[in-house]
Amino acid sequence: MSQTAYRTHHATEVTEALVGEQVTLAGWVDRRRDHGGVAFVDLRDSSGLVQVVINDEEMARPLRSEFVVRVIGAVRLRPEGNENEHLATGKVEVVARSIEILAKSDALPFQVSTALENESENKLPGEDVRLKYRYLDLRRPSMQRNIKLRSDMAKAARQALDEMGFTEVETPTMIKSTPEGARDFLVPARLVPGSWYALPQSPQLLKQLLMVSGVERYYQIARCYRDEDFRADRQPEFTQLDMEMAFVDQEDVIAMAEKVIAAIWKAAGYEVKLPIQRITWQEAMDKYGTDKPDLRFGNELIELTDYFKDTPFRVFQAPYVGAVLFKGGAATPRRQFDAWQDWAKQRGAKGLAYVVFAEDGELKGPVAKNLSEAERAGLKEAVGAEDGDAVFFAAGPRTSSQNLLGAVRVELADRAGLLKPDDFAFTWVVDFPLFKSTEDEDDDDVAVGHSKWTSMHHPFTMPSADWIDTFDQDPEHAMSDSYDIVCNGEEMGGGSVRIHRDDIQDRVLDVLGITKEEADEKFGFLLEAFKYGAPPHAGIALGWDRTASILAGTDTIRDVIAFPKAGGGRDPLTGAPAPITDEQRAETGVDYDPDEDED
RNA sequence: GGCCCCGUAGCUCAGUUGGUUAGAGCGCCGCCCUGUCACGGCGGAGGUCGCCGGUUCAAGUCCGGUCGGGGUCGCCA
Repeated sequence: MSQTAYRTHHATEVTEALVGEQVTLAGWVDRRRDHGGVAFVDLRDSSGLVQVVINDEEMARPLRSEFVVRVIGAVRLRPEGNENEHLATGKVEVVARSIEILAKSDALPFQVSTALENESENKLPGEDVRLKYRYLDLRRPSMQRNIKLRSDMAKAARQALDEMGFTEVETPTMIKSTPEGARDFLVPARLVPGSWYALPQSPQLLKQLLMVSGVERYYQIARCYRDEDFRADRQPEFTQLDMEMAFVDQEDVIAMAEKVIAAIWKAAGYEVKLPIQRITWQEAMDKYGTDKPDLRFGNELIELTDYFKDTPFRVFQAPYVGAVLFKGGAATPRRQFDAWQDWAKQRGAKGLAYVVFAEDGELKGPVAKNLSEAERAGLKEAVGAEDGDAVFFAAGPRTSSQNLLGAVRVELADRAGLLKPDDFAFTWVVDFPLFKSTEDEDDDDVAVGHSKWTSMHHPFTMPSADWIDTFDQDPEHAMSDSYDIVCNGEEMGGGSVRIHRDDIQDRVLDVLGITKEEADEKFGFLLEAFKYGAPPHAGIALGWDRTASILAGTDTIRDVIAFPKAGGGRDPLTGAPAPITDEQRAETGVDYDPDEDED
């Protein structure tokens, strides 16, 4: 299978079974160790490494790192005592009879060698250098593994979906702007000057059309685009495993998605216990301060709003007071607690109150003296602390305070080394609100429509059965049939039951303050399709890059993308985005002004 | 747009209260070396200390500005 015009075997196919035989290998010089008289070359190809022995000094001398070579030689066992147990092919070696240099390499901008990869003291170059020379960065085994993992994931998902009767359908990436909240990337339409295509933020509307089409079970590994500001875990273009089913409810989709997830994890050698546990959105917020809780550890938030309802401490006279236990935190130096203040401020909080339960049983810390006698006396029990612990508090608006405590909880666990990347804690988050208010706590928000309500998920999300008749009378409390799949504190994906009845869709749009005209203008084609027999349908999408990143245990999604963008959407490798010529600009029609035309 | 951090050799970084000719490891080049596997030894090249201005007898170091990079919040499934 490995045999091509250039080789008979891959490096790691050189095993003891081949001893005595001649092989031809092709690959890169990973490292050369020249002893003058005898020299060793680690030959690397996509399979791994094998050692080549060169007894001819003239043959060895010209070889340099990352030269591409073809080696013809005989396989033999290494002399006794010279085996390398760290190498899969460490018991054998290839004695070179001839070495042909197929391509030379300039001195490298950074070292690629496999041998250096596991050495912690050898730090990787910065992102920009890695991305500029991505083709070199990708030669490193860890990156090769990530790329291969991604391929294996796709294969496993496709197989699982195929077995469940899904059809893979490609949808266009030049479409009409979709109403999903984020900014669109736009493409000028040369043939219709002044008009633009949008790149899809997701295939959402198109897959719903496929349900109307009778495809019934659709999936796609879909490229999506969002023109928003950068983060380590965000790319302007990214991939989703997008799935949609007709004649199903939430339970059907969850059961299906669990099979897909289990298949993906199995491809990497992990077993996912099904069914995956569930938590309601409200419970997630109350216990973990986030809608994407990390359940690899406990240490839930403790609500103390009632406990402090008569407090003399002004800071705690707030709509919400909560706490997170800092086990063994009493020994933390004052300077460290000050650093926590800065940490909290950097997250936009005013500060982070704390109290220390000293080993001698005394209550210490700047906040302690502000509390009443009774509050001090019962606090240890109220937060479940012991002497030697500390506790962090947040007080203020409910959501932002819980968010802060949730972040504290994760930060504490991280510093305690509790966040192991190969320990996977999945959970479904269910029972999301249908709407969220744009006026809560933050008045900067601008609603998409002309009301204070905006969709928690998107405007096509079905209200839950209990709320079908009443959601528009009480938008604040209305619930939806939507669900997120969360792993290790990261949102892997999410979905919902969609609205397939135009009367319900009209009422939802009404709550959002989107007029009939606006709706028709933006996605009238979908609303029209729903008039011709739309089946009940529901779906889910997995963030494919993030899923790969979680499974591979990488720090950023960039490490599981072959050619990711750097900050600001730049591509240091190709130089995109780049200016265009005047001719190109004229052709695109971007400067077309309809008013001017009428003169 | 706000806040925080960082710009010194090809790469990763050190550089003390401002003080002689700016350093280390790896890489690179040359020579030596017959069993290494991050081989070893000797020698060498390589720097606009991001940029501009200021303070000073003297600036990589202090001050002001600016550009670039990273993170985060806003934003964003």
